Amino acid sequence: MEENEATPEETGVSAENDPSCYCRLGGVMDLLSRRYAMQVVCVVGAVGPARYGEIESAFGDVSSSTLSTRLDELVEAGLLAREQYAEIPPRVEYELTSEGEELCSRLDPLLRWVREREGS
Amino acid sequence: MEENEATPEETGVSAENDPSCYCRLGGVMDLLSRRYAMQVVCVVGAVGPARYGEIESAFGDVSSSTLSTRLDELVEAGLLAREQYAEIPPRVEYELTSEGEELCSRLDPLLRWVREREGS
DNA sequence: CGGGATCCTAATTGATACTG
DNA sequence: CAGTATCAATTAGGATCCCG
Repeated sequence: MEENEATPEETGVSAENDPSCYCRLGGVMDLLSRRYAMQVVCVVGAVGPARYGEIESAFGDVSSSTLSTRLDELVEAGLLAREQYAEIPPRVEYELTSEGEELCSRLDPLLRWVREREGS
Repeated sequence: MEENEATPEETGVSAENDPSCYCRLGGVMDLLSRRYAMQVVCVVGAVGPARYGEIESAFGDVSSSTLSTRLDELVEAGLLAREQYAEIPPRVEYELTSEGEELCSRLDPLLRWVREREGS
């Protein structure tokens, strides 16, 4: 009880006295910590319904196996929706689910900041 | 010209026609994609000047080598500042640099959303 | 207390080739 | 086009020990 326990209302947005709430984050953080994952979400968010080839070419260099894995994971996590059209040639489109959009709206400021900071 | 090419001003914040700007992001994204990296930034942001032990205990399970590596990387990237006091016992404090605070302000909504989504 | 050094294993990524 | 399968290599993460 010797701590400075200001009420949550007083500490405001940037300081809670339970920092561990940021740490024990499981599945989604692990997913987002994989290569290209955050970028894929934002690219699909920016393009709208995006075909595999579009996504691939947005990243100059990514192996198809890696990108394919990432897309599968995001679909399975309920963040992307995959629609396959029975056409010749085959067409597949990915788009954000509503949860994916929620995520994207939080990722977007981050990626933009990173981009400006890196200069490219 | 058959595309619906609204002007960038009209498409607004969520859709640019250059999605590749999200993809070719280098160093910092690689750093943030490592385990606990984003969480560390937010924990330090939440705690303020944070000692190694505080950070460590916020994550129930993390090996000291991993956390130590992550802290070093964040310091080297200019996102955290490390201050070492020549006392006995030794004391070290980490805090966000101004760039780190910028980052934290963008990470915070993300982590909070993840936390609510996961339920814990 | 706050790590660094070392070693080792698990996990992730990429290259390549091939398919519906 | 939109991937999958397989394999190899890298890398990251964790355990352990120890030091200032």
